[in-house]
Amino acid sequence: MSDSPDPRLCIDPDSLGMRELPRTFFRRATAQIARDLIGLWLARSWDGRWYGARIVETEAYLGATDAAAHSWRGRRTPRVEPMYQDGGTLYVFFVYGMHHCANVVTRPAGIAEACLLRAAEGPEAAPRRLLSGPGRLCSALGITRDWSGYDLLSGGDLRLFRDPGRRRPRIGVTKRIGVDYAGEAKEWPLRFFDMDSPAVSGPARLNRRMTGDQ
DNA sequence: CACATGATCGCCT
DNA sequence: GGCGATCATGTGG
Repeated sequence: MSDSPDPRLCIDPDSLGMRELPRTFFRRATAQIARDLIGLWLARSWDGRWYGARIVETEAYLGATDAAAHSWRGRRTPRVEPMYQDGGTLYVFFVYGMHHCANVVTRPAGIAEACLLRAAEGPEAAPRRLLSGPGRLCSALGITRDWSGYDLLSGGDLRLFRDPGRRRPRIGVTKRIGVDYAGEAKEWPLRFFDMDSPAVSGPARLNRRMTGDQ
């Protein structure tokens, strides 16, 4: 299916354990999930090997009431359909004629909310900016629209799992990036990032405004 | 680092 | 027909 991942993202699945998360994790409040996704790993198997990255930046999109969401006012088209699936589904869309963006769908089936994966860190060998930004993240992992609607909890070739040995990250919170058209919703504090990660995207100015907690 | 611009096409009105 | 949940590149401070 689709594109090949960057070889520098090759990982040893045994050292990470790849402990899967329960379905209930993905049916909770979307903003909480966006926060909790920081520090998790997204991994893909391709040609007999595993490739993965640690998520360091996300955004929550709150569905029908959120002018920045594709499902705003209940819009339901073939493209957006995966957002209406059960939590744990992947939603991928194509923007600006050249980039893909990957989202983890949240809440039970029928409620179209999701978390955009904005940035991740690769293993040591990977350059800092390789996965820094939603388009780059998809490009580096080889994620395209072919994956939209995929169940991340199916034990298949694309998975989300916990990092066994690492302490809880310090989380920064800001408004979302690139949604200036969304009226009041553009100011909502729904972007979450690892304050100690060098791979976070966006203007440094925004990231320095420490709204972090926990 | 900040800001501006062009590339490029699927999706919805 | 118009516009993006973006990025690379170029300019200037």
